[in-house]
Amino acid sequence: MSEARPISLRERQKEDRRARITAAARRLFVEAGLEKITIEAIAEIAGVSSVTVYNYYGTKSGVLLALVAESDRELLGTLARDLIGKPQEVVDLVLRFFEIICRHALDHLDKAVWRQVISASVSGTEPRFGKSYHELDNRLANVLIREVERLKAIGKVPATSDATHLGWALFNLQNARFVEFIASDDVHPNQILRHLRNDLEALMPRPAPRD
Amino acid sequence: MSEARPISLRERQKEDRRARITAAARRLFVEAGLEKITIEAIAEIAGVSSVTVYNYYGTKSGVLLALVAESDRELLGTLARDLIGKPQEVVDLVLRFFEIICRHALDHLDKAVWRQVISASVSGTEPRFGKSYHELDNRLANVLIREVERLKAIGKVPATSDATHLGWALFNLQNARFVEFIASDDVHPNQILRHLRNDLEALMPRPAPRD
DNA sequence: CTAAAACTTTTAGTCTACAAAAAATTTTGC
DNA sequence: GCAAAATTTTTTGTAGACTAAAAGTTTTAG
Repeated sequence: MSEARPISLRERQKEDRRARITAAARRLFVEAGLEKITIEAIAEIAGVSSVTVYNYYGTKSGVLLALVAESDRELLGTLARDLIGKPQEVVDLVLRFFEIICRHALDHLDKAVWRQVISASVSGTEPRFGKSYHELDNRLANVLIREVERLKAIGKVPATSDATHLGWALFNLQNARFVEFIASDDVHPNQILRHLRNDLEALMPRPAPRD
Repeated sequence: MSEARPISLRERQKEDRRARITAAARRLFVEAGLEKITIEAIAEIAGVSSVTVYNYYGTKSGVLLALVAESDRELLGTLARDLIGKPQEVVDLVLRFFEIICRHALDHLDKAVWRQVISASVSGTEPRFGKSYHELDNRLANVLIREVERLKAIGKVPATSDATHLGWALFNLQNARFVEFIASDDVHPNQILRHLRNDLEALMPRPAPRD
């Protein structure tokens, strides 16, 4: 077969093991929730020793972080495809942004698992975790900020508002609602979407439209 | 001595132990951070057995929750004293609210400990924790909402904005910044206060004042 | 083909949260 | 005072995260 690549067998095996570990972890986490799952169990399903899992990911949270990072790349792609350039109003922009993120989150992991993600991102126990998660937040916020800039250019945002500041404020706002969404299994996406719409309309009362 | 109270000796002893446990926990948590401290250590300093700590508070997070609940009551009092009725502008209201909360937080616990609090409140591992913390949030948000209502009554809030929705949005906004404040030991209160001011001014550009 | 390098696995062990039950102590109602 | 009730402590034990080091295996360079 055509393998004249500079990728050694060793590297490929490592990739393979990594993939097997994250796949096993995703499956088990979603099936039973992070705390119910032991590293041993992940290792067994992945077909490696538990020590290998530790060598690769350091801690259980480390494995979780890898899952989040994976789903991340995809989310940015989805946003580029389904959001960028489309909305023509600020409220609409934030609502769509939020909707895409919620849908994406549930597609990839469980609410119970996301709770652990958010929890770990702020706990400070795993400094690497917090840092990585924060970087994701930055990338997401930047998507929103650039869209706000676009809307400002076409006059949909008051000239007196700084686009970056507004972008961050809107990001934080929707993020608060995202956490609320994740926090309870009983909250329905539409319900929370309404909350967010209420937030936005209370903060930015739309000027009376003229026919 | 004048003790014709219905309070039995037993109850008082229990109160005493409780107080000793929370005091020991506060001291140790602030000294070394939640994860470094074992229940044994708390029990030893409090002069009880570790099993008693479990009987009283269930888990280590349970002890933490008790600390938060304590500081809570005080915070509501402080808000009533130093905030309610004072600010005459929305931006000012939120900024003061935020400042009081930040100061109060640092007066009582460490950033590292607050990280654990926030982390536990969302992790879902200790359902009681999440619920209690959420109730505090509600009480705090209500303070803000009532102040927004007051400002609306004197025309400082557009009549088209719903006071409850606006209050919640503002609360969520400042809470996001609070989490950011807590998340890193390097963030200075004034720095984060500036961020929050930027948020507010971008969202609610003040109408040109007339002389 | 072989020796060295690079990994992984095995093994053995530490630490801490948390549980359950037996034992000891203390308070209280009388 | 004393028996009963309540509660704490002691004891014993489990489980799982995480670590260090020895042993074994596989890849790779020459």
